[in-house]
Amino acid sequence: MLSGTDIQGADMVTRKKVTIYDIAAEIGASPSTVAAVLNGSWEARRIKESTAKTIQRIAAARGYSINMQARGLRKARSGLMGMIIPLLDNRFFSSLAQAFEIDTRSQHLCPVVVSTWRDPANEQATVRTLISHNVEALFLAGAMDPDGLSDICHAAGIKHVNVDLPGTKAPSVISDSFQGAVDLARAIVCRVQAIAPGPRKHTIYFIGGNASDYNTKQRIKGFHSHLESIGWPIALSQVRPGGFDARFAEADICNVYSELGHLPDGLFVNSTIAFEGVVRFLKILPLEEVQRCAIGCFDWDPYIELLHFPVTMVRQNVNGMIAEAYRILRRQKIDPSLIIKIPTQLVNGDPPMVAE
Amino acid sequence: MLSGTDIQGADMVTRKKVTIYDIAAEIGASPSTVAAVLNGSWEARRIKESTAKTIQRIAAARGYSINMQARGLRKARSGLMGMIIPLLDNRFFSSLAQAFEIDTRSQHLCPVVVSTWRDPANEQATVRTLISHNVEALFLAGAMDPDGLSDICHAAGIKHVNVDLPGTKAPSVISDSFQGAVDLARAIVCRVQAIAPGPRKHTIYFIGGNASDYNTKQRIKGFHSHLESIGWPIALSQVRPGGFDARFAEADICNVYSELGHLPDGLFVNSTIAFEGVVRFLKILPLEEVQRCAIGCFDWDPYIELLHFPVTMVRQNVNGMIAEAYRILRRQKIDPSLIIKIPTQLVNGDPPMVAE
DNA sequence: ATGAAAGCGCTAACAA
DNA sequence: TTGTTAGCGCTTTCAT
Repeated sequence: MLSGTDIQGADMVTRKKVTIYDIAAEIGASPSTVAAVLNGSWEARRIKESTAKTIQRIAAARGYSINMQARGLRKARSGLMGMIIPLLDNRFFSSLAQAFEIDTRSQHLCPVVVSTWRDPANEQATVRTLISHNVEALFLAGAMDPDGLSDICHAAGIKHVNVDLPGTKAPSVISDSFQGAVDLARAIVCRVQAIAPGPRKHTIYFIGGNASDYNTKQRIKGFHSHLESIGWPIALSQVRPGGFDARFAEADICNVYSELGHLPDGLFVNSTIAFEGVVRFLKILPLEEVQRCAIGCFDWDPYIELLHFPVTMVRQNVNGMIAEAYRILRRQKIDPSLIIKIPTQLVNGDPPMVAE
Repeated sequence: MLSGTDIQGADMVTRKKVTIYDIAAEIGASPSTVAAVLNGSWEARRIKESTAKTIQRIAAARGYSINMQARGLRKARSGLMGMIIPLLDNRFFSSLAQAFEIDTRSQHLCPVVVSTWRDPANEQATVRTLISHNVEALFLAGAMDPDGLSDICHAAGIKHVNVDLPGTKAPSVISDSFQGAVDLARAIVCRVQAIAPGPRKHTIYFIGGNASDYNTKQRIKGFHSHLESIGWPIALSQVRPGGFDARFAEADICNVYSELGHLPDGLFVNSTIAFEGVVRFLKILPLEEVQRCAIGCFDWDPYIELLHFPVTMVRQNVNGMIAEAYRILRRQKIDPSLIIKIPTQLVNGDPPMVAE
């Protein structure tokens, strides 16, 4: 478990950390007195202020810092809060991690965020590791196999919440993908009509994401739902969740273009990563042509606002998700079937120019 | 230190974790035998294979997981590796964190990455927290006050490296900003000449970053160095490190534009965040005008490649930086004045179109 | 107002 | 081949 190529051992002069015993010996007090002073419980223990002051002074001078392993072992707590997440290096997940970090630190806990590469085996191994470190609770974000992880957590008596992707064995906090997709579809339709009022083919394509992914399914449902509600027909070929990969999305939009002979009236792109592929294709077209297509992206990236054509985006409320997850963890009774959906927000690609 | 709004306590049925004593009692063996089996040292301790097998079976059935706090306390190790970083939610830093995470986990250590918001007080508090948790070593990335942190680490005998921003009291691994800037300046000059060969005003502007920031200084030096070497004059007004904020950069490029009455021949933008502001301004200009300006950005973002004008970027080698930092930590003798510069890489904005 | 001592779960001598 | 024991640094009763 511990490092083989010994980093500690490399340094010959690693001085031992000072403990409450060192300080106790130095001033001729008992360890428990020192402990009480150094952990703030000295008022309650009615320790003389002068004693407290000297102890604090010595501790500061010696660079004392409490040993959380010892404290944690004794108190059966760790001060650590764990989170697993698919990737760190991703706009959405890194902002989720950032939100988790802020909330966690505001509770005087130390956040431990580990990425698991959308790999169920990695997820399980990581969860076990975090449990070994006695994390107080666990956030399972975007897990491929949330229920498998719940089993492990339950066996160890570890509280946990699913985030971003729901499970059935622990409460979940996710974005309201369905409603977000409805909103985005509506925005795209509006723009289609604004660009060319009157009768058109009304072909809006859904591109990107994985058909087996929960969120993608919800987004497709929302997409369908809105188009049906306004009576726009949707052929099967209009929905193409070709995967979470820029290249697939690029190939897909390219195919759509050659099938139609032109761009569709509108484009609903699922995720910034798919959007990257789409833009790579759009770049080779004349700008005027692209500007005549109503484009939306389910996800948000500041650079998308800076493209030379407007894109409506859906931004997820990461702070809201984390706050809600913490709220659930604090509840007395935990309902494993609870699924809380956090509303998303529509972000317009060109706010400075037009007011719709 | 530990959570006030008690998350553990909220759950009434938090079963106690099973320990080696539980397992020992169950099969009538001694705790040390169980311990040996469960931490893999049983072959060395010549424990009967059959005993080992039963213990492993029971442990798995009971969902045993080792208590790292107890082990760490005993072995004076934690299995935790710490990193502080300005932000998690940032293209560069999140990829740095990701690289750190991968290297750390490959050593069977658990990464703990905490962001400190470019705030020296926060940095110090965080470092103290991580030391309390007995991290094996510490990566100080982009710290505002690396030497202050080194003092704290030295007092506690904690090995550490500076990353991205150098210090004087511990070894540092940073990008070669000077050389990267020379390369980028050269690329911009090339493009200026390609766009309009022959005599021009040769005005290239440096925009973004903070004049007191180490990396910005190096990049300005590199910028100057290359332009001087080819005999292009630089006025003071051409270098405008107005801060790490998109709005400042936007204002700066706007000012440059009104002073000149047009865009400069070339633009050296320092950081993607400044670049965001620059693009926001460029968006309001006719595309042809922007395309006649040679633009470079010291930093990398995939979306920049997707803009409708070419941008040459400098990409930092985060994997190389982390690998080198680990190499330093493993050394026997640590030289606090060591500064290792990792080469950066030039990324061209429009590889599919032209080959220069 | 302070001290003594037990114990958290594990590892590492040392015994047997 | 396995058991016994001390102790890592802290908290927490219970004494004084």
